Amino acid sequence: MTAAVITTIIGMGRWQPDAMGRLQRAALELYRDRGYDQTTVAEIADRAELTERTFFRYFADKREVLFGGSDLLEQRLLDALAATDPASPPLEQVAAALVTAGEVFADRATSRLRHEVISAHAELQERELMKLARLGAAIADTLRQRGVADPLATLSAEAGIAVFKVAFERWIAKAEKRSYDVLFRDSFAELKAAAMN
Amino acid sequence: MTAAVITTIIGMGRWQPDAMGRLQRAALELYRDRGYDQTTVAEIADRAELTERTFFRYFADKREVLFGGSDLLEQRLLDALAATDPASPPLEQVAAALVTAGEVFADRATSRLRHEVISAHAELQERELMKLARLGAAIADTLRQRGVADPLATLSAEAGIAVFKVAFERWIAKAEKRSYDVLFRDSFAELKAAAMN
DNA sequence: CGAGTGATGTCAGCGACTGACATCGACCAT
DNA sequence: ATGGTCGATGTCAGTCGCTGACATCACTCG
Repeated sequence: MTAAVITTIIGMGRWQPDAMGRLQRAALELYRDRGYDQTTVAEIADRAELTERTFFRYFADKREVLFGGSDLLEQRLLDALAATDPASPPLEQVAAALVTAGEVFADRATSRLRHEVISAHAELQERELMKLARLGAAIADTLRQRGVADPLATLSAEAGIAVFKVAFERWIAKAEKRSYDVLFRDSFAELKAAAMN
Repeated sequence: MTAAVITTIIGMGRWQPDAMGRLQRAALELYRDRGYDQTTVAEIADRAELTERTFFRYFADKREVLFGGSDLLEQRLLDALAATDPASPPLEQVAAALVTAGEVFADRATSRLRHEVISAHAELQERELMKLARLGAAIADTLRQRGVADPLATLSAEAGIAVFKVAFERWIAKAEKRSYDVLFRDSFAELKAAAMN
Protein backbone atom coordinates (compact mmCIF):
# COMPACT_ATOMS: atom_id res chain seq x y z
CA MET A 1 0.00 0.00 0.00
CA THR A 2 2.77 2.43 0.92
CA ALA A 3 4.67 1.43 -2.16
CA ALA A 4 1.54 1.87 -4.23
CA VAL A 5 1.17 5.41 -2.93
CA ILE A 6 4.78 6.17 -3.71
CA THR A 7 4.59 4.89 -7.26
CA THR A 8 1.36 6.84 -7.68
CA ILE A 9 3.06 10.01 -6.55
CA ILE A 10 6.20 9.49 -8.57
CA GLY A 11 4.24 8.13 -11.48
CA MET A 12 6.83 5.60 -12.54
CA GLY A 13 4.84 2.43 -11.98
CA ARG A 14 3.97 -0.13 -14.57
CA TRP A 15 0.94 1.95 -15.53
CA GLN A 16 0.22 5.64 -15.63
CA PRO A 17 -1.50 6.75 -12.44
CA ASP A 18 -5.13 7.59 -11.81
CA ALA A 19 -6.78 5.46 -14.47
CA MET A 20 -10.24 6.23 -13.12
CA GLY A 21 -9.65 9.96 -13.16
CA ARG A 22 -8.30 9.81 -16.69
CA LEU A 23 -11.40 7.98 -17.83
CA GLN A 24 -13.68 10.47 -16.11
CA ARG A 25 -11.96 13.46 -17.65
CA ALA A 26 -11.79 11.88 -21.10
CA ALA A 27 -15.48 11.04 -20.96
CA LEU A 28 -16.57 14.49 -19.83
CA GLU A 29 -14.54 16.13 -22.58
CA LEU A 30 -15.83 13.85 -25.30
CA TYR A 31 -19.43 14.06 -24.14
CA ARG A 32 -19.11 17.83 -24.12
CA ASP A 33 -17.41 18.12 -27.51
CA ARG A 34 -19.22 15.54 -29.61
CA GLY A 35 -22.27 14.65 -27.59
CA TYR A 36 -23.00 11.61 -25.49
CA ASP A 37 -24.31 9.29 -28.18
CA GLN A 38 -21.69 10.25 -30.74
CA THR A 39 -19.06 9.07 -28.27
CA THR A 40 -18.17 5.40 -28.00
CA VAL A 41 -16.68 3.85 -24.92
CA ALA A 42 -13.74 2.74 -27.05
CA GLU A 43 -13.00 6.39 -27.82
CA ILE A 44 -13.08 7.33 -24.17
CA ALA A 45 -10.74 4.49 -23.33
CA ASP A 46 -8.42 5.45 -26.18
CA ARG A 47 -8.16 9.02 -25.00
CA ALA A 48 -7.35 7.77 -21.51
CA GLU A 49 -4.81 5.37 -23.02
CA LEU A 50 -6.68 2.35 -21.75
CA THR A 51 -8.96 -0.27 -23.26
CA GLU A 52 -12.71 -0.52 -23.33
CA ARG A 53 -12.54 -3.50 -21.00
CA THR A 54 -10.78 -1.45 -18.36
CA PHE A 55 -13.45 1.25 -18.63
CA PHE A 56 -16.08 -1.30 -17.65
CA ARG A 57 -14.00 -2.44 -14.73
CA TYR A 58 -14.21 1.02 -13.21
CA PHE A 59 -17.73 1.97 -14.29
CA ALA A 60 -20.81 -0.20 -14.54
CA ASP A 61 -21.89 1.50 -17.74
CA LYS A 62 -21.30 4.40 -20.09
CA ARG A 63 -23.32 6.81 -17.94
CA GLU A 64 -21.85 6.04 -14.57
CA VAL A 65 -18.53 7.64 -15.47
CA LEU A 66 -20.16 11.05 -14.85
CA PHE A 67 -21.46 10.25 -11.39
CA GLY A 68 -18.39 9.48 -9.38
CA GLY A 69 -19.12 11.94 -6.61
CA SER A 70 -22.53 10.74 -5.59
CA ASP A 71 -21.35 8.26 -2.99
CA LEU A 72 -19.42 11.01 -1.31
CA LEU A 73 -22.47 13.26 -1.34
CA GLU A 74 -24.62 10.55 0.20
CA GLN A 75 -22.07 9.85 2.91
CA ARG A 76 -21.73 13.50 3.80
CA LEU A 77 -25.48 13.92 3.80
CA LEU A 78 -26.12 11.00 6.11
CA ASP A 79 -23.38 12.16 8.46
CA ALA A 80 -24.90 15.61 8.58
CA LEU A 81 -28.34 14.16 9.15
CA ALA A 82 -27.09 12.07 12.03
CA ALA A 83 -25.72 15.23 13.60
CA THR A 84 -29.04 17.08 13.63
CA ASP A 85 -31.35 17.31 16.60
CA PRO A 86 -33.62 14.23 16.51
CA ALA A 87 -36.26 16.17 18.38
CA SER A 88 -36.61 18.82 15.69
CA PRO A 89 -39.19 18.44 12.94
CA PRO A 90 -38.04 15.87 10.32
CA LEU A 91 -38.22 18.29 7.43
CA GLU A 92 -35.96 20.66 9.34
CA GLN A 93 -33.48 17.86 9.95
CA VAL A 94 -33.41 17.04 6.26
CA ALA A 95 -33.01 20.67 5.26
CA ALA A 96 -30.13 21.17 7.66
CA ALA A 97 -28.39 18.07 6.34
CA LEU A 98 -28.86 19.18 2.74
CA VAL A 99 -27.29 22.52 3.50
CA THR A 100 -24.26 20.88 5.04
CA ALA A 101 -23.91 18.30 2.29
CA GLY A 102 -23.56 21.10 -0.24
CA GLU A 103 -19.96 21.47 0.89
CA VAL A 104 -18.91 18.56 -1.27
CA PHE A 105 -19.82 20.22 -4.55
CA ALA A 106 -17.03 20.92 -6.97
CA ASP A 107 -16.53 24.53 -8.01
CA ARG A 108 -19.44 26.15 -9.78
CA ALA A 109 -17.89 26.08 -13.27
CA THR A 110 -17.26 22.35 -13.09
CA SER A 111 -20.70 21.62 -11.71
CA ARG A 112 -22.19 23.76 -14.45
CA LEU A 113 -20.32 21.94 -17.21
CA ARG A 114 -21.26 18.56 -15.84
CA HIS A 115 -24.87 19.61 -15.52
CA GLU A 116 -24.95 20.95 -19.07
CA VAL A 117 -23.73 17.64 -20.42
CA ILE A 118 -26.29 15.75 -18.38
CA SER A 119 -29.14 18.06 -19.36
CA ALA A 120 -28.41 17.46 -23.02
CA HIS A 121 -29.09 13.72 -22.88
CA ALA A 122 -32.13 11.95 -21.56
CA GLU A 123 -30.19 8.82 -20.61
CA LEU A 124 -27.93 10.85 -18.36
CA GLN A 125 -30.85 12.68 -16.79
CA GLU A 126 -32.38 9.34 -15.93
CA ARG A 127 -29.26 8.33 -14.09
CA GLU A 128 -29.14 11.62 -12.22
CA LEU A 129 -32.76 11.22 -11.15
CA MET A 130 -31.92 7.73 -9.93
CA LYS A 131 -29.06 9.04 -7.82
CA LEU A 132 -31.34 11.62 -6.27
CA ALA A 133 -34.00 8.99 -5.64
CA ARG A 134 -31.44 6.82 -3.86
CA LEU A 135 -30.44 9.81 -1.82
CA GLY A 136 -34.06 10.37 -0.88
CA ALA A 137 -34.50 6.74 0.05
CA ALA A 138 -31.40 6.86 2.25
CA ILE A 139 -32.68 9.95 4.01
CA ALA A 140 -36.06 8.36 4.60
CA ASP A 141 -34.39 5.23 5.97
CA THR A 142 -32.37 7.25 8.42
CA LEU A 143 -35.43 9.15 9.55
CA ARG A 144 -37.31 5.91 10.12
CA GLN A 145 -34.42 4.56 12.15
CA ARG A 146 -34.71 7.70 14.23
CA GLY A 147 -38.33 6.91 14.93
CA VAL A 148 -40.11 9.02 12.32
CA ALA A 149 -43.14 7.18 11.02
CA ASP A 150 -44.20 6.87 7.41
CA PRO A 151 -45.54 8.59 5.42
CA LEU A 152 -43.92 11.54 7.19
CA ALA A 153 -40.43 10.11 6.80
CA THR A 154 -40.75 9.54 3.06
CA LEU A 155 -42.51 12.84 2.52
CA SER A 156 -39.86 14.81 4.37
CA ALA A 157 -37.14 13.13 2.38
CA GLU A 158 -38.87 13.66 -0.96
CA ALA A 159 -39.72 17.25 -0.19
CA GLY A 160 -36.15 17.88 0.87
CA ILE A 161 -34.86 16.42 -2.38
CA ALA A 162 -37.29 18.61 -4.31
CA VAL A 163 -35.90 21.70 -2.61
CA PHE A 164 -32.39 20.46 -3.24
CA LYS A 165 -33.04 20.07 -6.97
CA VAL A 166 -34.43 23.58 -7.22
CA ALA A 167 -31.62 25.10 -5.16
CA PHE A 168 -28.94 23.30 -7.12
CA GLU A 169 -30.39 24.42 -10.46
CA ARG A 170 -30.48 27.98 -9.21
CA TRP A 171 -26.92 27.72 -7.94
CA ILE A 172 -25.52 26.80 -11.33
CA ALA A 173 -27.73 29.18 -13.28
CA LYS A 174 -25.86 31.65 -15.45
CA ALA A 175 -24.88 34.83 -13.62
CA GLU A 176 -25.97 33.50 -10.23
CA LYS A 177 -23.60 34.77 -7.55
CA ARG A 178 -25.20 33.73 -4.28
CA SER A 179 -23.84 30.70 -2.50
CA TYR A 180 -25.52 27.32 -2.47
CA ASP A 181 -26.55 27.44 1.15
CA VAL A 182 -28.20 30.84 0.73
CA LEU A 183 -30.12 29.55 -2.26
CA PHE A 184 -31.10 26.39 -0.47
CA ARG A 185 -32.42 28.25 2.54
CA ASP A 186 -34.30 30.64 0.30
CA SER A 187 -35.87 27.81 -1.67
CA PHE A 188 -36.77 26.02 1.53
CA ALA A 189 -38.47 29.11 2.88
CA GLU A 190 -40.38 29.39 -0.38
CA LEU A 191 -41.61 25.81 -0.08
CA LYS A 192 -42.83 26.43 3.44
CA ALA A 193 -44.62 29.55 2.31
CA ALA A 194 -46.20 27.65 -0.57
CA ALA A 195 -47.44 24.97 1.80
CA MET A 196 -49.04 27.41 4.23
CA ASN A 197 -52.49 27.97 2.82
CA MET B 1 -60.18 4.69 -42.20
CA THR B 2 -63.68 3.27 -41.89
CA ALA B 3 -62.52 0.07 -43.51
CA ALA B 4 -59.54 -0.05 -41.19
CA VAL B 5 -61.86 0.17 -38.22
CA ILE B 6 -64.03 -2.58 -39.60
CA THR B 7 -61.14 -4.93 -40.22
CA THR B 8 -59.83 -4.11 -36.76
CA ILE B 9 -63.16 -4.97 -35.21
CA ILE B 10 -63.69 -8.07 -37.28
CA GLY B 11 -60.04 -9.00 -37.00
CA MET B 12 -59.69 -10.41 -40.47
CA GLY B 13 -57.16 -7.96 -41.89
CA ARG B 14 -53.80 -8.83 -43.26
CA TRP B 15 -52.41 -8.84 -39.73
CA GLN B 16 -53.78 -9.71 -36.35
CA PRO B 17 -55.12 -6.61 -34.64
CA ASP B 18 -53.62 -4.54 -31.82
CA ALA B 19 -49.94 -5.23 -32.37
CA MET B 20 -48.94 -2.68 -29.76
CA GLY B 21 -51.20 -4.14 -27.13
CA ARG B 22 -49.94 -7.65 -27.84
CA LEU B 23 -46.36 -6.45 -27.39
CA GLN B 24 -47.21 -4.70 -24.12
CA ARG B 25 -48.96 -7.72 -22.67
CA ALA B 26 -46.23 -10.11 -23.83
CA ALA B 27 -43.54 -7.90 -22.31
CA LEU B 28 -45.28 -7.52 -18.95
CA GLU B 29 -45.81 -11.26 -18.69
CA LEU B 30 -42.24 -12.11 -19.59
CA TYR B 31 -40.74 -9.45 -17.35
CA ARG B 32 -42.88 -10.76 -14.52
CA ASP B 33 -42.13 -14.44 -15.09
CA ARG B 34 -38.44 -14.44 -16.02
CA GLY B 35 -37.24 -11.01 -14.99
CA TYR B 36 -36.45 -8.00 -17.10
CA ASP B 37 -32.87 -8.81 -18.03
CA GLN B 38 -33.51 -12.50 -18.65
CA THR B 39 -36.01 -11.45 -21.29
CA THR B 40 -34.85 -10.56 -24.79
CA VAL B 41 -36.78 -8.31 -27.11
CA ALA B 42 -36.83 -11.15 -29.62
CA GLU B 43 -38.71 -13.28 -27.09
CA ILE B 44 -41.29 -10.57 -26.51
CA ALA B 45 -41.78 -10.18 -30.23
CA ASP B 46 -42.08 -13.92 -30.67
CA ARG B 47 -44.77 -14.22 -28.04
CA ALA B 48 -46.67 -11.39 -29.73
CA GLU B 49 -46.16 -13.14 -33.08
CA LEU B 50 -44.16 -10.24 -34.47
CA THR B 51 -40.50 -9.52 -35.11
CA GLU B 52 -37.96 -7.63 -33.07
CA ARG B 53 -37.90 -4.91 -35.71
CA THR B 54 -41.59 -4.27 -35.25
CA PHE B 55 -41.14 -4.00 -31.51
CA PHE B 56 -38.74 -1.12 -32.03
CA ARG B 57 -41.17 0.59 -34.36
CA TYR B 58 -43.69 0.81 -31.55
CA PHE B 59 -41.34 1.43 -28.64
CA ALA B 60 -38.15 3.42 -28.51
CA ASP B 61 -36.48 0.82 -26.33
CA LYS B 62 -36.95 -2.25 -24.22
CA ARG B 63 -38.18 -0.24 -21.22
CA GLU B 64 -40.67 1.99 -22.92
CA VAL B 65 -43.06 -0.89 -23.54
CA LEU B 66 -44.14 -0.64 -19.89
CA PHE B 67 -44.94 3.07 -19.97
CA GLY B 68 -47.67 3.37 -22.54
CA GLY B 69 -50.10 5.20 -20.28
CA SER B 70 -47.93 8.11 -19.29
CA ASP B 71 -48.95 10.38 -22.14
CA LEU B 72 -52.54 9.90 -21.16
CA LEU B 73 -51.75 10.71 -17.54
CA GLU B 74 -49.94 13.88 -18.53
CA GLN B 75 -52.79 14.99 -20.76
CA ARG B 76 -55.37 14.38 -18.08
CA LEU B 77 -53.24 16.15 -15.53
CA LEU B 78 -52.72 19.27 -17.63
CA ASP B 79 -56.40 19.42 -18.47
CA ALA B 80 -57.27 19.20 -14.80
CA LEU B 81 -54.70 21.84 -13.96
CA ALA B 82 -56.14 24.20 -16.56
CA ALA B 83 -59.52 23.77 -14.91
CA THR B 84 -58.38 24.91 -11.47
CA ASP B 85 -58.79 28.40 -10.09
CA PRO B 86 -55.73 30.41 -11.24
CA ALA B 87 -56.17 32.66 -8.22
CA SER B 88 -55.71 29.86 -5.73
CA PRO B 89 -52.25 29.04 -4.35
CA PRO B 90 -50.15 27.16 -6.93
CA LEU B 91 -49.55 24.15 -4.71
CA GLU B 92 -53.30 23.82 -4.24
CA GLN B 93 -53.81 23.93 -7.99
CA VAL B 94 -51.26 21.19 -8.46
CA ALA B 95 -52.76 19.05 -5.72
CA ALA B 96 -56.26 19.38 -7.16
CA ALA B 97 -54.99 18.39 -10.61
CA LEU B 98 -53.13 15.38 -9.23
CA VAL B 99 -56.27 14.17 -7.50
CA THR B 100 -58.26 14.39 -10.71
CA ALA B 101 -55.55 12.80 -12.83
CA GLY B 102 -55.70 9.71 -10.64
CA GLU B 103 -58.83 8.69 -12.55
CA VAL B 104 -56.72 7.32 -15.38
CA PHE B 105 -55.07 4.63 -13.29
CA ALA B 106 -55.75 1.07 -14.23
CA ASP B 107 -57.29 -1.13 -11.58
CA ARG B 108 -55.24 -1.60 -8.44
CA ALA B 109 -54.13 -5.16 -9.21
CA THR B 110 -52.75 -4.19 -12.60
CA SER B 111 -51.00 -1.11 -11.23
CA ARG B 112 -49.55 -3.24 -8.48
CA LEU B 113 -48.20 -5.83 -10.88
CA ARG B 114 -46.67 -3.20 -13.13
CA HIS B 115 -45.11 -1.47 -10.15
CA GLU B 116 -43.68 -4.70 -8.84
CA VAL B 117 -41.98 -5.38 -12.13
CA ILE B 118 -40.59 -1.85 -12.25
CA SER B 119 -39.41 -1.95 -8.66
CA ALA B 120 -37.41 -5.08 -9.35
CA HIS B 121 -35.15 -3.47 -11.95
CA ALA B 122 -33.12 -0.31 -11.66
CA GLU B 123 -33.30 0.45 -15.37
CA LEU B 124 -37.07 0.49 -15.21
CA GLN B 125 -37.08 2.67 -12.12
CA GLU B 126 -34.93 5.18 -13.94
CA ARG B 127 -37.47 5.38 -16.71
CA GLU B 128 -40.31 5.82 -14.25
CA LEU B 129 -38.46 8.63 -12.50
CA MET B 130 -37.93 10.27 -15.87
CA LYS B 131 -41.63 10.11 -16.64
CA LEU B 132 -42.42 11.72 -13.30
CA ALA B 133 -39.80 14.38 -13.90
CA ARG B 134 -41.36 15.20 -17.26
CA LEU B 135 -44.71 15.40 -15.56
CA GLY B 136 -43.28 17.83 -13.03
CA ALA B 137 -41.71 19.93 -15.76
CA ALA B 138 -45.01 20.08 -17.63
CA ILE B 139 -46.80 21.18 -14.48
CA ALA B 140 -44.22 23.86 -13.80
CA ASP B 141 -44.49 25.10 -17.40
CA THR B 142 -48.24 25.44 -17.10
CA LEU B 143 -47.94 27.30 -13.82
CA ARG B 144 -45.46 29.71 -15.37
CA GLN B 145 -47.80 30.31 -18.29
CA ARG B 146 -50.41 31.17 -15.71
CA GLY B 147 -48.16 33.80 -14.26
CA VAL B 148 -46.57 31.93 -11.36
CA ALA B 149 -42.96 33.00 -10.99
CA ASP B 150 -40.00 30.73 -10.38
CA PRO B 151 -38.86 29.25 -8.09
CA LEU B 152 -42.41 28.95 -6.76
CA ALA B 153 -43.65 27.31 -9.94
CA THR B 154 -40.96 24.63 -9.99
CA LEU B 155 -41.20 24.06 -6.25
CA SER B 156 -44.96 23.62 -6.34
CA ALA B 157 -44.65 21.15 -9.20
CA GLU B 158 -41.86 19.17 -7.54
CA ALA B 159 -43.59 19.10 -4.19
CA GLY B 160 -46.78 17.96 -5.86
CA ILE B 161 -44.94 15.15 -7.59
CA ALA B 162 -43.38 14.14 -4.28
CA VAL B 163 -46.81 13.84 -2.71
CA PHE B 164 -48.03 11.95 -5.75
CA LYS B 165 -45.24 9.41 -5.46
CA VAL B 166 -45.98 8.80 -1.80
CA ALA B 167 -49.73 8.58 -2.34
CA PHE B 168 -49.36 6.19 -5.26
CA GLU B 169 -47.04 3.91 -3.32
CA ARG B 170 -49.51 3.85 -0.47
CA TRP B 171 -52.38 3.15 -2.86
CA ILE B 172 -50.79 0.00 -4.23
CA ALA B 173 -49.44 -1.17 -0.90
CA LYS B 174 -50.61 -4.64 0.12
CA ALA B 175 -53.91 -4.64 1.97
CA GLU B 176 -54.55 -0.96 1.36
CA LYS B 177 -58.26 -0.38 0.84
CA ARG B 178 -58.65 3.39 0.75
CA SER B 179 -59.05 5.08 -2.62
CA TYR B 180 -56.27 6.98 -4.34
CA ASP B 181 -57.83 10.39 -3.85
CA VAL B 182 -58.26 9.83 -0.12
CA LEU B 183 -54.63 8.78 0.16
CA PHE B 184 -53.47 11.70 -1.91
CA ARG B 185 -55.37 14.20 0.18
CA ASP B 186 -54.06 12.61 3.35
CA SER B 187 -50.46 12.69 2.11
CA PHE B 188 -50.88 16.26 1.01
CA ALA B 189 -52.17 17.27 4.42
CA GLU B 190 -49.18 15.52 5.96
CA LEU B 191 -46.78 17.49 3.79
CA LYS B 192 -48.41 20.73 4.79
CA ALA B 193 -48.19 19.79 8.43
CA ALA B 194 -44.54 18.85 8.01
CA ALA B 195 -43.80 22.23 6.45
CA MET B 196 -45.45 24.21 9.24
CA ASN B 197 -42.70 24.61 11.78
C1' DC C 1 14.72 -16.35 -6.11
C1' DG C 2 10.19 -18.08 -6.86
C1' DA C 3 5.20 -17.72 -5.91
C1' DG C 4 1.48 -14.79 -5.69
C1' DT C 5 -1.17 -10.48 -6.65
C1' DG C 6 -3.42 -6.89 -9.00
C1' DA C 7 -4.20 -3.84 -12.77
C1' DT C 8 -4.49 -4.27 -17.37
C1' DG C 9 -5.04 -6.43 -22.08
C1' DT C 10 -7.07 -9.83 -25.61
C1' DC C 11 -10.73 -12.24 -27.51
C1' DA C 12 -15.12 -14.08 -28.44
C1' DG C 13 -19.86 -13.52 -27.97
C1' DC C 14 -24.73 -11.82 -26.76
C1' DG C 15 -28.23 -8.61 -27.09
C1' DA C 16 -30.09 -3.77 -27.84
C1' DC C 17 -30.93 -0.86 -31.42
C1' DT C 18 -30.81 1.22 -36.43
C1' DG C 19 -30.90 2.09 -41.49
C1' DA C 20 -32.00 0.35 -45.97
C1' DC C 21 -34.69 -2.19 -48.58
C1' DA C 22 -38.40 -5.82 -49.66
C1' DT C 23 -43.18 -7.55 -49.29
C1' DC C 24 -47.96 -7.52 -50.06
C1' DG C 25 -52.85 -6.90 -48.79
C1' DA C 26 -55.95 -2.91 -48.74
C1' DC C 27 -57.45 1.22 -50.73
C1' DC C 28 -58.20 4.70 -54.45
C1' DA C 29 -58.62 6.81 -58.92
C1' DT C 30 -59.54 6.12 -63.36
C1' DA D 1 -61.39 -4.35 -63.32
C1' DT D 2 -56.53 -2.33 -63.49
C1' DG D 3 -52.85 -0.18 -62.00
C1' DG D 4 -50.67 2.64 -58.59
C1' DT D 5 -50.02 4.11 -53.93
C1' DC D 6 -49.78 3.31 -49.00
C1' DG D 7 -48.94 1.44 -44.60
C1' DA D 8 -47.76 -2.25 -41.44
C1' DT D 9 -44.69 -5.69 -41.29
C1' DG D 10 -40.50 -8.55 -42.40
C1' DT D 11 -35.43 -9.34 -43.72
C1' DC D 12 -30.74 -8.37 -43.37
C1' DA D 13 -26.53 -6.50 -42.11
C1' DG D 14 -24.12 -3.73 -39.12
C1' DT D 15 -22.65 -0.85 -34.81
C1' DC D 16 -22.11 -0.51 -30.09
C1' DG D 17 -22.78 -1.51 -25.06
C1' DC D 18 -21.46 -4.85 -22.04
C1' DT D 19 -19.62 -9.54 -20.10
C1' DG D 20 -16.99 -13.86 -19.09
C1' DA D 21 -12.77 -16.36 -19.55
C1' DC D 22 -8.24 -16.27 -19.87
C1' DA D 23 -3.45 -14.13 -20.57
C1' DT D 24 0.23 -10.89 -19.25
C1' DC D 25 3.66 -8.96 -16.44
C1' DA D 26 5.73 -5.55 -13.17
C1' DC D 27 5.75 -5.55 -8.46
C1' DT D 28 5.81 -7.58 -3.79
C1' DC D 29 6.69 -10.62 -0.17
C1' DG D 30 8.45 -14.56 2.03
